[in-house]
Amino acid sequence: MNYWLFKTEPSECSIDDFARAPTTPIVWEGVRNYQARNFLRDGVVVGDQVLIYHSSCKDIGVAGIAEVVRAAYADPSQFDPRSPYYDAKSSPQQPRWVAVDLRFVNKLPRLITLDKIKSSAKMAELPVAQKGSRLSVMPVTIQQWRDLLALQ
DNA sequence: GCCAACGTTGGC
DNA sequence: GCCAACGTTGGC
Repeated sequence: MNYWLFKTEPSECSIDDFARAPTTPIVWEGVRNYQARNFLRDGVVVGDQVLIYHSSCKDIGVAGIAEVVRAAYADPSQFDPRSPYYDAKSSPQQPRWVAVDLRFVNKLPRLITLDKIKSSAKMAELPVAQKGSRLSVMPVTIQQWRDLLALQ
């Protein structure tokens, strides 16, 4: 089993949206960065645990936990011309982007703020703690996972 | 809203 | 293959 951190803008989809419909699979689509895509495609497997991180918003930080219920498959939004994630250069024969499905596990009682993450020396290697990092899907070691949740 | 940092594109 | 220009991300 692996551990990950996925970024999301809560104005688009937040931990509260997931909590509201806890049995509905969460389609994690729209990843349009090659490094993040490669993690999704080559690393993410069913059963993996995922930290849900809120970015580009007022309250930035880790908001909850989800679990992978479906490994990588062709992201349907890349073929939909009306989608903001549409990619004209992708084809069903040779899909460029992948999606995975998650299920809601829990919402943390309190957000683990980016401030707190940055102030922990143990989190220095976590891309999210580093200035300028734009990686939206990143691996987390078991130790980082434990240390991070211990920051609550 | 600003802007630094980053990833991608395209001309050469 | 280089790199300038550009668009985007994301914290502040």
